Amino acid sequence: MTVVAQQREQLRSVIREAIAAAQASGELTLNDVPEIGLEVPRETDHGDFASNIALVTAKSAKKPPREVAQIIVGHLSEEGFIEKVEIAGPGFINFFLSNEWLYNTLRVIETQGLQYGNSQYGQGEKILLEFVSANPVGPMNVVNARAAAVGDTLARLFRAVGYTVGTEFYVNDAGNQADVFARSLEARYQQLSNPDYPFPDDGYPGDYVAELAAVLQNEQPDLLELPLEERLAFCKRWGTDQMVEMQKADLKNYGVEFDLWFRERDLHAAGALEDVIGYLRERGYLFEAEDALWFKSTAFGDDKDRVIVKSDGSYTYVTADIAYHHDKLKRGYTKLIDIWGPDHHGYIGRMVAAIQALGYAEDTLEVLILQYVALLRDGQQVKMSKRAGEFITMQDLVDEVGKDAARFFFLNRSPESHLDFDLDLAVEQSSENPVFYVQYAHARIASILRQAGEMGVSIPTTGQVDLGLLQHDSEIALLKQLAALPEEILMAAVQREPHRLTRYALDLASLFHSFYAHCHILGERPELRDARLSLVQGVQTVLKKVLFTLGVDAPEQM
RNA sequence: GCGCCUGUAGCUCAGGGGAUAGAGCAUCGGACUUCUAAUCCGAGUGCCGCAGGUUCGAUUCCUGCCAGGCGCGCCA
Repeated sequence: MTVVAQQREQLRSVIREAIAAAQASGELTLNDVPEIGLEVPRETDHGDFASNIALVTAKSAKKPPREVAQIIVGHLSEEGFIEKVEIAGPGFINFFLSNEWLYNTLRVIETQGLQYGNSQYGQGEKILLEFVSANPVGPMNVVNARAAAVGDTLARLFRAVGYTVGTEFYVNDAGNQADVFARSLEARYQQLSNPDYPFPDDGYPGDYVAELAAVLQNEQPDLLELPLEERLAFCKRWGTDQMVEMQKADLKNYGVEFDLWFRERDLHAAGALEDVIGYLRERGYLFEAEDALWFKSTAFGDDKDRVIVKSDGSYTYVTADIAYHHDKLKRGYTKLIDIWGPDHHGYIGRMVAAIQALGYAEDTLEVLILQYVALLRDGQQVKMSKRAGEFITMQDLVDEVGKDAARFFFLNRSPESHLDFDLDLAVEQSSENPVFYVQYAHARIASILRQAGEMGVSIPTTGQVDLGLLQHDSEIALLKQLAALPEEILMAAVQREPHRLTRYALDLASLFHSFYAHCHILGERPELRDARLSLVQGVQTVLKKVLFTLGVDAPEQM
């Protein structure tokens, strides 16, 4: 249990006893006592913890909230850890506690290190997180970059709260787009020896296809001797493999590594589509109409039924995707989370239907939809056009602003919000740039610890110092923020809201910079100096932990 | 037409059934013989899109409307 949770439980039982005593004395008559809410107020004036119990129970007590609060407070037992109790506003009971629990936070951080903030909340559940899954026919875009940042940090959050997590990138290397890509590549190859060779109307125009063709010619100079069909098959396999390797490298450079790159073609090769069709047929969810085979997804709330096998005998995209999700479930995952772009939201209904048709609960599949990203330069939206070749790829973005800024900016917004990405701000090396602001806090602490070493001051453990010397407002505020980390991590994971963490990091950095301006460390008398060194070390550990979870570097100096 | 997302300070965005709605930027004014001034301190700013409803209490929940973005294929 976390320090905050422990403190909350302790207070809760004191309140519960007070209510019981008040009831016994006849001053309070409640039909039932609800769960006692205790929040950590934003305003320090409102104490360490505040309860709205009097507001909630006022109705059943048939008394005004403030009067209920007065009665409860009157029956609170004397406790050493409670310094002051106030009734405020419409009837809140505010508790001011002694600082001991805050000092204890520092001891816990020291013991747990980078494990601090972790929990066992998700134990027993296996989550499969699928994200990015960009087609292996071209470079990744900025929405892919957003998905990569959000997915990767969610995976780190899930692991932190005890889930078993697998991350996967689904490679659509068997569909129409892969065929178009193969024809494009083949045409570029032909053009190397015959510049007039026609390029397909629907082909991919990017230069990368021609560059790839040159590599291919080097590796396979005799390719044109193969019959057309074999040649295209080779281009498809080899070309998509090349693209996957590029995507892998780009993502690694971005701090994202997947547990598994799942190939659609492997599903086809293993007969998984036929298998899942057979399975759905047995269960009575398929029917034939208009020369095609349909999945009766409307039986599970989808808008319309979906074609599974087209009239020409080929499969649709959804067929392979159903087989893929079936495969995930057969591998023992209890929860599937997919992160998709905004253009796929209409796809949710059919996939959720498919999951149910396969015999799983509706909420087994959860789909997170990201919204679009607009890039701003000089305050103007950067216009992108694939056709005109004006297109900023994920790699362009990372080259321009760096991995840390890119990830932090994407994670700094709630995932379902449209995002304006300010390219000028992202490269700015000042406090205006939030990622620098946070990293600087970490580097500043590293610098203090380095200088302490140079001065011959050894870094103390919490057991060697008098933490009670930490009394300054800025020190108390820092300690409270450190104590809040475990609940922040849990909430960010449970609500799938990684932006809570960037916010937390910014707040912590801000509190540290303020502390730094108000409190000196190395020049102080040894007792105070050591207590502050302990504090600063705790802050550094937590900053490192949060930055790691965001996938952002924690520099020792800047 | 139906569906999803968004609408909060000049700008970019948090928040969320309750206490005086927050942060950064921008604007203005201060602080460096002192551990990194890549920092800190102080000041002003709000029909929380509009209209109803539920509630002791709504910016938050519900309904309708308005505005912006996106989606509704035997494409992926």
